[in-house]
Amino acid sequence: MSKTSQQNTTAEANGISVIHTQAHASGLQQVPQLVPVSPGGGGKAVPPSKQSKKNSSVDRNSDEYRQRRERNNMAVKKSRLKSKQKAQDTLQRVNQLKEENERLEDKIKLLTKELSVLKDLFLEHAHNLADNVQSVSTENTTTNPENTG
Amino acid sequence: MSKTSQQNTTAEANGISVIHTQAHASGLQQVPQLVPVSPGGGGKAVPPSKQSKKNSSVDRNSDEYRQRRERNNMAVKKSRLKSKQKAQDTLQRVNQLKEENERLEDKIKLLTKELSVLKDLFLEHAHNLADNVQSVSTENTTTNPENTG
DNA sequence: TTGAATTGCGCAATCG
DNA sequence: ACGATTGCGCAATTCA
Repeated sequence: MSKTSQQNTTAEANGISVIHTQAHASGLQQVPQLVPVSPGGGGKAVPPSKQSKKNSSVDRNSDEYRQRRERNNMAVKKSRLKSKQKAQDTLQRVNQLKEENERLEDKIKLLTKELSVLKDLFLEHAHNLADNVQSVSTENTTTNPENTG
Repeated sequence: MSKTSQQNTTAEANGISVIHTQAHASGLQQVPQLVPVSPGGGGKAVPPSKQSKKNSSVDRNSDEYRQRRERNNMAVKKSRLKSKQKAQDTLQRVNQLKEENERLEDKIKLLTKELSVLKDLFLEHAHNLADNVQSVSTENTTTNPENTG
């Protein structure tokens, strides 16, 4: 149950902010400065807004950039929280279903037993019934007033 | 797991938020030199543990570093794959349990109906039985409303 | 102590 | 343009 840290990335309320500047030098292609935002050469992927040459990529110093990033970070957090919650719910659902199934199986067991008893009784009395019915149909006296062995 | 992992370090006490300003590969060139891990501008900002005999920097050029990173990246991938798999299995389990649940309910319905039928039969024949028994017992008993004779 | 496994997090691409 | 997802890498921490 990880207890997430209560990082408040609000750029205002807090006073100091330790900036962890890490250069990500991943195994990607080497780009001197600018980064093509729209790969695949979509040709017209850039809206007719701005296409500053020095801004054909993402300006990390831009205020807007930082804002965008922060928003996204929040969205990511939210999404992951949601995802986690869902997973947890699913696990809970499993337990719930397991319990219910157990309950149902018990009920089945009970019903089966009941049925068995009733059937036995039925068979048992079937003899008597047969006898009785036969006697009655022949207008004869019965032969076993009481016999429940 | 589920250990209240908390990175409450010195900074947090004052409400400082640590912002990882990563310069992703997609934007920067490879860092040619040492990059301080936590250059809060001062150098001694947030020591996660304690003790930093070495410089508070990590040599990203080091072969060992890269190897370490790569290994960890693989481990992360593996772990996440596993996690995903597990989640998927859990979902599958839910469906499986739901199916079984339905099956059990059907069975219960069936058994209940069977039981009902049997009980009805029993009641029905109970009258005959009662009649027969009654007739027979009249030879010995005297509990008759209007058959005193 | 070491290495793998987890976990939290940020970035960027992509989706809706 | 914008939030939601998702793949991926980094670093800290936990496990074994």
